[in-house]
Amino acid sequence: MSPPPKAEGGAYTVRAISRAAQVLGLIQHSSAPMALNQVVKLSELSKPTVFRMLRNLEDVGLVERVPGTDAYRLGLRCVALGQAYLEQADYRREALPILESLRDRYSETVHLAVLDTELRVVYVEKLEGKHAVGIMMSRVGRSAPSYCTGLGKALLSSLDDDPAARLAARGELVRKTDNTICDADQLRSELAAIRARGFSLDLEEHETGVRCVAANVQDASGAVVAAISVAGPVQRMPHKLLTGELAEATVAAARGISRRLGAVDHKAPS
Amino acid sequence: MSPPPKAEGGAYTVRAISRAAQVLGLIQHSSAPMALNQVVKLSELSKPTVFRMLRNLEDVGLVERVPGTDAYRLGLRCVALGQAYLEQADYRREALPILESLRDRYSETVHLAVLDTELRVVYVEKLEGKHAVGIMMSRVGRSAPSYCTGLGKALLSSLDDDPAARLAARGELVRKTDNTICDADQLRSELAAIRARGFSLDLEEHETGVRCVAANVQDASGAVVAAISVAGPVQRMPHKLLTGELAEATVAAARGISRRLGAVDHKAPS
DNA sequence: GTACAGCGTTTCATATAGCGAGACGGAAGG
DNA sequence: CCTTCCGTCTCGCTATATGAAACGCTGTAC
Repeated sequence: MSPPPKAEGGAYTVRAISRAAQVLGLIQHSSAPMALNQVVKLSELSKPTVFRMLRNLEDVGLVERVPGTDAYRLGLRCVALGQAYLEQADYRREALPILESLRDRYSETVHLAVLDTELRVVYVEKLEGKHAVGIMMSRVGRSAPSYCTGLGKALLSSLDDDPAARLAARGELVRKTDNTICDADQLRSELAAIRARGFSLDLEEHETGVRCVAANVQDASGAVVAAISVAGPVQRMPHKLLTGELAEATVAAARGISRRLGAVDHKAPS
Repeated sequence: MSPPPKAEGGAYTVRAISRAAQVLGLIQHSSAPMALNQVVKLSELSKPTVFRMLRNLEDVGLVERVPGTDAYRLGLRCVALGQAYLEQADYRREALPILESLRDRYSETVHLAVLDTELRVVYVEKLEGKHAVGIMMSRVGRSAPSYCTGLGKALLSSLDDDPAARLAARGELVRKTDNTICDADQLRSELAAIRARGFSLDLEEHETGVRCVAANVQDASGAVVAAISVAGPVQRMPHKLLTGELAEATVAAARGISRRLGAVDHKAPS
């Protein structure tokens, strides 16, 4: 009879899991460890509930209490899970050698990324330009907006539904630089252009001074599973190079990875 | 009347969370994506339960279905969580510059690691030496046994309860190389020696051909929160260097990190 | 072509597991 | 000293997650 409990999100619901995930998110996005009460307030759950939940999450290693205090932060298990994901990702495994040779050829930073459910770009691999800094999750795992990055626009261009509209509706087309595309129609035609030419450009649309080329990677079923990019400072990235040799190399690399994943080379759309 | 539901693990229990974590673990440790039924069998839960759980985990991004199939694997959110942990870890942030200079000085591989609840070493940072040697299989997020690694023994030596006994009781003192310490008593005295001299050695006890020195990092409260190590191939790691200059440099670096974390320099034990 | 086996999905009645109001004790602060 | 704020614990209720069983689908065997 009382307030119809808001039918939350997905079709199948195991309340405890949704709630736990919500709390995990709170802790994940907090810059400092959180006390019980903070979590309680932000989550709008009852104190005993959160208490039990955090203790359980602690038991399974997803959170830990910073010793001495009652503050909670993410647990070690998160790192293990992240690493496990990266090791299991077939597209990443197949991409690595090709990305390396791409990086070595141009000495610029190379990225591998996918799209998450929120239409954000998540970096899955990053090979730094100059020095072989290592294959750690240095910036890997971070996300960036899709509409203003080369990787993001490439990935968006592979979607069937109208992602420009969705982003616009959510008010996410925020200006980042002078060149950012902040208009849904403009973005839509940009995506069409990308589909037509087979690669995507970022002309200082996200960060001033940074340009990049990106291209999509497909799996055996022809679905786009990831994108790769080569990025560098604008001085070393003249239009001619970017849209010429570099674009070709990037597209070729992407195609090479796709082939490794079992994609047939045909360019045939569905 | 039926089986007295085994009072699982921790004191506080939110069954759904424990179960979800268990299932996550299954998927995490599986080399290939798992079908529903596989998870059902391995988890000994009922089919509908696992079904709903996986769908929920999918909703929150911890798990994803590989497109086209009904197979589940870890989700992108795992990477984000792992990265968030690494960014939040103060000890890692403070350690990085010092680790870098250590790596640059000796051109050997440098590690930062912590102990998990199972008494295993989890690598949190790894800076490759000059020649990215393929021999060492360490990786950020990966874990290794503690009793036969430099980092592990250093961390174990900081524990109050008798970790040697616990490991022995669990039958984990497995021989890895000719030099592995597989005996509880021997391990116990090794740990005592480490405590006495302030650093730990790994003389090809984990991987043949690899030696290392490690030292502990303390926080403001004096508790050991992590350990660092310098590792390299046996040819470049003669005893004299290892126990001399390199040990000193490692201890100094560890102490430097501790100081950054607010530790007072006193060597005073509690 | 029909029967079968295995899978993911759905239903539904049930008991139980998770819930939250509130009480408790200890610590910090005025 | 009294007050406040926090983490922890109790307990009775009911909404919740649960699993047996049924369903429909797909691929395989016969």
